[in-house]
Amino acid sequence: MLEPSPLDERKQQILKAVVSDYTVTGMPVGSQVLAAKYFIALSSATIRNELADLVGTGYLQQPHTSAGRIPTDRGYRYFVDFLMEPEAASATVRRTVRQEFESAPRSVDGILEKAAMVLSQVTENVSLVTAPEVSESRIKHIDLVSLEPQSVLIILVLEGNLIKQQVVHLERATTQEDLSRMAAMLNQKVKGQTADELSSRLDLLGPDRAEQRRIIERLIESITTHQAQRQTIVLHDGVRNLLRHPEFVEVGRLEELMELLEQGAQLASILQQVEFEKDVEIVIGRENTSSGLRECSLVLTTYKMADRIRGTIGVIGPTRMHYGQVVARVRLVSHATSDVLAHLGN
Amino acid sequence: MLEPSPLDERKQQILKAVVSDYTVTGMPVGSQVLAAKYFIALSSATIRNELADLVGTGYLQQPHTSAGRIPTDRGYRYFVDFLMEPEAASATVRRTVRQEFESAPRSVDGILEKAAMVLSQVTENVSLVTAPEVSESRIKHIDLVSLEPQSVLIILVLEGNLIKQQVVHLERATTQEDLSRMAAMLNQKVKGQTADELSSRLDLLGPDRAEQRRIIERLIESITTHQAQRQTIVLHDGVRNLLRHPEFVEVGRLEELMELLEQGAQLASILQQVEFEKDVEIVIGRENTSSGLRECSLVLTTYKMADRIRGTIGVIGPTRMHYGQVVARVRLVSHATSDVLAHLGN
DNA sequence: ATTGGCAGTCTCGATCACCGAGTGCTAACT
DNA sequence: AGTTAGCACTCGGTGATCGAGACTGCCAAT
Repeated sequence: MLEPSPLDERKQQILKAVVSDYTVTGMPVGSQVLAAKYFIALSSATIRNELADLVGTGYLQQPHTSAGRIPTDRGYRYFVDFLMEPEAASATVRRTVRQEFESAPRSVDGILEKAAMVLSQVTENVSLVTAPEVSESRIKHIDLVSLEPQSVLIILVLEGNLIKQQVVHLERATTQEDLSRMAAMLNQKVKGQTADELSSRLDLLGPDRAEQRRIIERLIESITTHQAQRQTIVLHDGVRNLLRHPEFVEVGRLEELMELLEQGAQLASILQQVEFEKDVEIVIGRENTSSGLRECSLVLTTYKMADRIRGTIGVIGPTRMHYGQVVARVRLVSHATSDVLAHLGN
Repeated sequence: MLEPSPLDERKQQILKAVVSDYTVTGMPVGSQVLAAKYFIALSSATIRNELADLVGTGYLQQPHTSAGRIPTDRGYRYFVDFLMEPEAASATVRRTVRQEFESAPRSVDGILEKAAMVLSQVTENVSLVTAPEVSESRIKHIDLVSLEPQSVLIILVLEGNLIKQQVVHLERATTQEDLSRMAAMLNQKVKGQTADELSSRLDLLGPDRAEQRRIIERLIESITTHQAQRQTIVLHDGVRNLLRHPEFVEVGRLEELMELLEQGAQLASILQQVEFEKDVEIVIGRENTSSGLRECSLVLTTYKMADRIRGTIGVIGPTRMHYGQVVARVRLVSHATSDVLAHLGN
């Protein structure tokens, strides 16, 4: 493979034509179809020469000697970086998305589930949605419920009606009355702070009753560590769509992918690396670190819940996907999700 | 197909041998292997005669003329009803289950997720777990959080640390202080009741302040209707296991199944029909009402959370499964789940 | 630089023959 | 009557062969 020499105009057009045609038909593209459908002014022989060059520079490949050309990962990369034309989501799709979100439950979880559902539907791929990063989310309300004498259920209501719960065991028995008092106090002190800020504000609590203070320290410590080590949950939907793609007729490919989807941890770390500033991020084929994604592409972006609180949303599909359309629809659903979340109450 | 004439002892043994061998090898079973492996005293010709009878009565079928026999749905049914021998879960499996549950989070959702995970793992099939029916669950704690002036978040803590949340919109603005007072009152009055009982106890609230009472009515109404229409959530895990079974090499079969799993509603109605009294319920192939399950079997049972509160747990796999083993393991995980839930605090 | 022509390569599908597994049937045997 | 050996027959699976078709790469002409 030679160095990534810059492509002249005609090579770019040919690469673009190959990618476009291949994503639609799924068949390797030959010089004759290219000449007939896209380059009537040129002969197939000329195109053959150009194709040979594109193979030499690593943008295209041939499945076998007497077949047409298909894009390599590098070809797709060049396509999405330089050749892909912006596409707007169709009115039909926009209507679908709007209608689906209208029927969504008024809770963060419900909305995210709906987002995963509708995104997989309109892109015909597997959708991925991470819950928003809560460590930076402001606390609206704390509630303490006594389960057993030494066992307390902590309920945190965060921005956007996000509810986090956890059980903590205390060294000594505490009544519901005590807990309610502590909750009331905590609510006054910590309201509007992020979980991260909690620990640093501990001293603001005042040194009144040492015992109570120790319990509160214990609770806050539990909250912060819990938030920190909490693994990101990745919702997904639409595996059924993937089964319709011809690249998955052999189930071997699917097996690795399903493992990735069902265990989630590895996916979570990938999705967390999506940068908030970027618009839409595309990872193609072997650019993925996971071997299960060797022949898949990711199209990812972020949605916004409150000012600094974001999550990742996107799709995973075969490298041979209609990138322009998928990008447009991922963006559409991301914006719609942000909108709905914004109106959820703060 | 003739009527289901009762099978004599030898026919039963042959049917049993066919099912056993077929579930292991996946290959149609011929008269010669049967004679060699299971019936050394008999000649293959004799077995051929018996096999022909079993085909005639509908317990076996031949994929084609010169192939061995495989069980029909009826054959499997007879097997699980009369021939299947009780199998105990191996020590290894029991240890796996125990260890997995030890690392489970101390919340109902977490435990159920873990149950789904471990069940799919030990049965190598897709696991199904429904959340427990909450309509009969007792309320331990009610919390009201003001989101916006006219918007209230209701948090219900039910038996077993089960947390239900919902947003209600009120006709007039209400402060957090008012809500806290109402919550305190509600907690005194409704503690220990089921959501169903709530509406009938409304009159116990006393006629003190009409306005406040109206709000409370509104809240309770919202709680009860919400609980009633809430669709059962069905967790599943282990689709990756299914891909390893040879019956799913052609993805067409899988597609219908995935649709069923991902939409959930139809599955929920199936799972809700599992009777609590029964031990383990098995539904084989076309006995299923869903066309997507034509070639699958369900092995289902219930787990217990509190006295009357139960959920369904089980697996879905190809009709050709090792029923004895799967039944044992479903039962094992069900009991383990019940145990862990019982120790969760009440 | 482009093009027409042409020989060469490779896949895919159809056809065919063959092997082997397994059956059903009949006649003999206990 | 039930059981068995023997045998002819059926049928799916495998592998080989062959031709058609699709493209290519290369070369010589434009």
